[in-house]
Amino acid sequence: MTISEVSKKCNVSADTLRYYEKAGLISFINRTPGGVRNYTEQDCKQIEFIKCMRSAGLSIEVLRKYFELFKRGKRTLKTRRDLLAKERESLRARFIELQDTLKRLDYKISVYDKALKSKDKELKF
Amino acid sequence: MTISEVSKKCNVSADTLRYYEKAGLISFINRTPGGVRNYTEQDCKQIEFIKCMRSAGLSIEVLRKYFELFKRGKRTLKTRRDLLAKERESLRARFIELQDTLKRLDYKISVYDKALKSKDKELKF
DNA sequence: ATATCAGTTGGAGTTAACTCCAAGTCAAGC
DNA sequence: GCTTGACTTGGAGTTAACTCCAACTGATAT
Repeated sequence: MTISEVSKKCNVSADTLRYYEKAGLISFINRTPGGVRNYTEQDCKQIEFIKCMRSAGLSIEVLRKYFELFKRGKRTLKTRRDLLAKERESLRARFIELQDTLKRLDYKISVYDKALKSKDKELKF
Repeated sequence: MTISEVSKKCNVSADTLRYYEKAGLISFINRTPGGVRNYTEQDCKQIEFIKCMRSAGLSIEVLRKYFELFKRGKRTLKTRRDLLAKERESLRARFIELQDTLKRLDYKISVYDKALKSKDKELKF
């Protein structure tokens, strides 16, 4: 697959794909004799993984470290596991926080709805 | 309250408080005759609200618009309600997404745990 | 009166994560 | 052989949200 095909398929811009490669999130992408990137299905799966983790808030730096450990082979299995577990914990925290904020927003909107029914009300903020 | 007191109380740096003011997220902070900001309890509540919304991912720009509508008075009640409702929807979407990512991480970590038990296993990424 | 300290301002600097650009290369179609 | 279009690179530019800084001021303690 060319970079533009992967870009469409994964919904990630070609620039971002090249950026991820430079940043160490993807390595060893095959090239055609002419030097053009030739992505495999496996590469796509990895890109989807990166995309998913990025959208959840994992930083480029954390992902870079993860894939760097990968390159060092099997003996880093435990370290990688622990890295993921640590990220999971902070995601969990953000999840709870988001849940609370959603509740707060729900409440605030209900207050607005009340104010809108009974004319002449205003809120503090 | 002085800016440093509010900073401690709300766990927001003084620079950030001044930045929020410049950005239009807080207005009409009282000043002492000498020109020093003097925050009220009400100001703190608003700052807590901003902090909460910011940490959930609402942009400065959205909050700026919200408080700008506020300054225009009661007739913007409906607009403000709708603005909040719209933000709520995108938070909900991010919430679901985060939930899925958490599941995916849980699964991946379980795969790691299996690989760690049975020696000699390696993953694709 | 002077030193200290917390506060003030406008504006510059930082960081993460892209995003864009110019100049060049390569393969395919005419 | 030439044009076209997709690809390549290194590096510059952008954006959001702070964060820091220098130069100044006003209140308080000695």
